[in-house]
Amino acid sequence: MPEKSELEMLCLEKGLRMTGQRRIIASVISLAGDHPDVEEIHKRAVQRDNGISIATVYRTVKLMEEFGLVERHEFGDGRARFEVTPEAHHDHIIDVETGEIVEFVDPELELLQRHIAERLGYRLVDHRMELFAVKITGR
Amino acid sequence: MPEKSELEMLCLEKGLRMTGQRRIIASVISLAGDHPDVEEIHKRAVQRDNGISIATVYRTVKLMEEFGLVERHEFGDGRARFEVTPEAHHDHIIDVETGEIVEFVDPELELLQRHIAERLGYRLVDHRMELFAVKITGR
DNA sequence: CTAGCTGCAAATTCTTTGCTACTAT
DNA sequence: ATAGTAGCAAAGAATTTGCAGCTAG
Repeated sequence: MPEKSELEMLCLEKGLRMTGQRRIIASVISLAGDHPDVEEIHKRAVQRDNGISIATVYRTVKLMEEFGLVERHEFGDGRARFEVTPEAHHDHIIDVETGEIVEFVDPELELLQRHIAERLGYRLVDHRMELFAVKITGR
Repeated sequence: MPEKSELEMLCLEKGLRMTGQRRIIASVISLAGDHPDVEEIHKRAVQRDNGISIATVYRTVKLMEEFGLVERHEFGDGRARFEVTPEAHHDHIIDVETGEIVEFVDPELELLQRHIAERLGYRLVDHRMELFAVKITGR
């Protein structure tokens, strides 16, 4: 048996029942450097077990999301995209020309968001931010 | 004929053909103080002309969005919500308990976002940010 | 007049779910 | 053992679209 993926171990910690399908799906998400959608996760999973159904992928990512193990993003293209919940929160820049996604953290930004909310009488519980941008070409 | 809504005038400026249905839909969006989704816009439009189909609402908001007259938002509940494109850009705080949406502008935030993008080699073309929060009760 | 719009229903796309057989624990 | 899971196909929800008749300009 191949070694456990990071996400599989997180699932075990939460006491989730680990089926063969879930192991593969967990591994696919763990190894993904990008932010794959369900169809893409399914495509990669099927390469390792051609019997996995897309319904199982949907059920699995939903389950993992409910346990806080993966994060769901909606980048505006209509389908949900996933990544292992990062240790440190980060936001995304989407290159509108290439679709490439860059992650970043900015503590100043996080602080400012909290302040804005407080100024309006709210306590921030979550936020979502995406920057849409184009690469600056060196002239 | 009732007077023209703000959004209807914007449509005319763009040279859009103004049908009865479009006038009503424009007016509904113009007068909405909230951020109605297509179903809600349709519901309000039907009160003034019970023949308007929801397909027309979909087509109309899409058209107006393509002309930059309305803005589409996805607040994470699966359906798109609309508002007349504001003069000055603003972001949203969503009260996760009540669903209430508060608009705000923060120049400092806008600036910071541009800086973050530039720092990573990008030129910001757009952004989306929603703060999810709960009202601070006075103890 | 005629390009463009509308209503209707069928089609798409993404996601969820009922059911029966199967499997992790 | 047995509660939870997988596959399949059908159901849903939001949105789009083909078509034939209607309408703004």
